[in-house]
Amino acid sequence: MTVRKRPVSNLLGLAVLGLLLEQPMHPYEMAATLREREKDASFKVKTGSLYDVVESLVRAGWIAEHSTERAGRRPERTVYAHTELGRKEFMSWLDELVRTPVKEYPSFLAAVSYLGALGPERAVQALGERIARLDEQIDEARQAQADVLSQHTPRLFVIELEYALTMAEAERDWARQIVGEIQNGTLTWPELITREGRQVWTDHDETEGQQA
Amino acid sequence: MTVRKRPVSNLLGLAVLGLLLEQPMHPYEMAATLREREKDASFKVKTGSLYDVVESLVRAGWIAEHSTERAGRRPERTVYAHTELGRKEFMSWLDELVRTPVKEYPSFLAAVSYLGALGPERAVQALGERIARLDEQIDEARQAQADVLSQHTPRLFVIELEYALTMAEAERDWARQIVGEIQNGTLTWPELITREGRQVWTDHDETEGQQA
DNA sequence: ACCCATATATTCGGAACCGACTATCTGAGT
DNA sequence: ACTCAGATAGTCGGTTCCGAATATATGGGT
Repeated sequence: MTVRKRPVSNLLGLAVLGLLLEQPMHPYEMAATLREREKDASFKVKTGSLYDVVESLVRAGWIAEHSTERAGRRPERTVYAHTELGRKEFMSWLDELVRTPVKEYPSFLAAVSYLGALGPERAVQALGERIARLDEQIDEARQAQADVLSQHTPRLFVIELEYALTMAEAERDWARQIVGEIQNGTLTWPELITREGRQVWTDHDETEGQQA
Repeated sequence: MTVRKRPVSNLLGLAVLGLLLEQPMHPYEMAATLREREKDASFKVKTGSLYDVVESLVRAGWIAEHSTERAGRRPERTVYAHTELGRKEFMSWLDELVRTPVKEYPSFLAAVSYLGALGPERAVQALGERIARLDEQIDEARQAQADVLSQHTPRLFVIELEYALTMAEAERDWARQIVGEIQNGTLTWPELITREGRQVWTDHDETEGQQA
């Protein structure tokens, strides 16, 4: 069973398919609808990409041109609809995305990988600011969530907001913990010494070890 | 104070700078070193991108050609070193990455945004499998971490593994909670009805509301 | 009447990204 | 001696991605 690569990798394609499953639409309306529903927090909605993605979905036969209309002398609009294949592929794509964890490379992971280079004081400073900003964003997100729910939107339709909140809180809590550990000396900076023209780090309880 | 856009957006550039701060290197050695140190879990190390990134760092004046050597008849190697500007920019880039949360678009967030489309049974199935896979990956990561630490590597140098572990656990726990809520009826699927040719969802305690 | 900010709707060129390829060298195993 | 997998080192071309530009319509304010 070769897992034939998906013809569209951009996740925006999933959103497009999801929308067309409800009703035919032209690209601009897709973008507008995604923004209305706050799905632009989950999908990177860039007009440039949107038209490219729609084109490749057409090439793949997952969606098809439904009609073209023109209102006044504005640019012509092409309305698309999903195909039967598209409906099936949407389900299987979605299923796979939920089932299979994918290795991703968030920028904070990269940054933390070099946290040592900042030195303890500057690391505490920077992490402190991140924590403050995350706190703000968490408050705002909670507010936005409450607003949506108060308008009778079923919780299931905004469940991703709960996920995003949970993850933001986890990150904030981790950062707080690290700040604590730096301050109380649980997480220490190895002494930097230079030997033979290259940098080598010593651990205080180290006798002869060294890292490449 | 205009925040002049950084000339290199690829985070691999941060890793390159970090390595060159230690000693001059040629690109292939950078990739090898990053893999040895398990930093390829934090940075997407693709040879193609690596050479592009190095080139743009040179254009930006953050690194510079140091020398070129040739061993036998193998392709010539170009060794690079950081510049003084590069050292400063590395620090400020790193500082900013730690300080400032960036909106990112992980694929699971996208998937969860359409969780409703799977229906309750299939959602539980798929989430269940994700949980199992995350459990495996968490075990492996913990093992890898223990291995590195047992070799006298200072904890600070692999602190990103702790971050990654924390986040993976948070995701797994959230998924577990959602599975629980679906199963005990706390998280429900609104009934789907069709009106006027488009799909409309009704909430069971809803009297006249409807969602666009 | 007129202005212009915002909404409507899409196109395009250049940058970024990366899979696949080239080519040589080394060393373990037979 | 010979082979072949894996390491060494880098190039190249085709997508993919997206910022910026284009062009028209609408509506609120003076």
